[in-house]
Amino acid sequence: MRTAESAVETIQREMTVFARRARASAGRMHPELSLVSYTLLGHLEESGGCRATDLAAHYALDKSTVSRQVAALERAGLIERRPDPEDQRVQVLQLTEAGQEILAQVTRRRRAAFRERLAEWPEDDLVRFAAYLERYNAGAEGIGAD
Amino acid sequence: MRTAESAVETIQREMTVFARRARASAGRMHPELSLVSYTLLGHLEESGGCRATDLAAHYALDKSTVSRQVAALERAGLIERRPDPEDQRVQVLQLTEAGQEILAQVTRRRRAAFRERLAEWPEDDLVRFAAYLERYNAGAEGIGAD
DNA sequence: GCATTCCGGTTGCAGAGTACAACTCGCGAC
DNA sequence: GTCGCGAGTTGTACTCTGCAACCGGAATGC
Repeated sequence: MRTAESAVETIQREMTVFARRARASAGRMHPELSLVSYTLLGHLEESGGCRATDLAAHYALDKSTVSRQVAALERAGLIERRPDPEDQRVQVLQLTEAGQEILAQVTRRRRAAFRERLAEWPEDDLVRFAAYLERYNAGAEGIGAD
Repeated sequence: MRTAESAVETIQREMTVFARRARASAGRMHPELSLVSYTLLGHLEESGGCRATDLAAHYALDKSTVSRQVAALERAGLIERRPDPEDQRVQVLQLTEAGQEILAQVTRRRRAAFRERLAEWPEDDLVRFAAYLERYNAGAEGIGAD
């Protein structure tokens, strides 16, 4: 299985390169929203509001980290915390209008960048690549990426 | 081009998921070698020795960052710098014995994790997936990952 | 041959992201 | 009520990172 071996090597290496680059360049492309903030906002939108603890669990982050991120996002007016009537310890986090707007805007820009980068690719390859990535990430659920 | 459109969407989303996860779990899997160090060592092995500037270019890092990482790796005895006889400004970086060993060891562990994750994949798919990733990252050379 | 500019690398500085530990406050079980 | 647990905050420390200023060698101009 020589070929499969080296393909696994390559996948591993290239995924890592990508991850490193993503981190390095995230701040440059959307100065107003780091990769972390972006994904947190994204999760809030997707979930329609959740607790800080949920975010921490979902992204395998320490709760203190989330706490600070959330504080920053609130300071920036992108999210708001509202007390949970059922449990006074809990803060339900939700996107503000501004948060939704910024998120949509960054999403648009990211999408444009991706599309441009993939412009030359034949459709068949795009479809297959997308399928591979989905499959890969589905297998990685909760394991961590490297 | 409906299909290509949505494939691009998927690629974007899945790559982001991956990047986020990589970040979250980076430090946890190989305590003795950070993700950064690991990738730098990997590149040194693969290239058979190169300059700090090459590393910076390949990973879209600032040269100062690489400089510090390299210093740390040298302090740890994992790499050595030797002057380039052709150009006295240049330091050719190379793995030491110890560096090769550590790298091999970490690679084994990572590979086991990856292989497990990719175990069900037919060889053809592995090879194609690897090729797509390489192609994607090649196109991103210096642009940034998102 | 000298000056200017370019390039590889280092260092000082600042900022983001992160974890861990210690803490507060509210909830629930006993 | 008391005790333990869970949500969240804060203090501290560390790593990774970029930018800017710098040094010294190389290349190019004249």
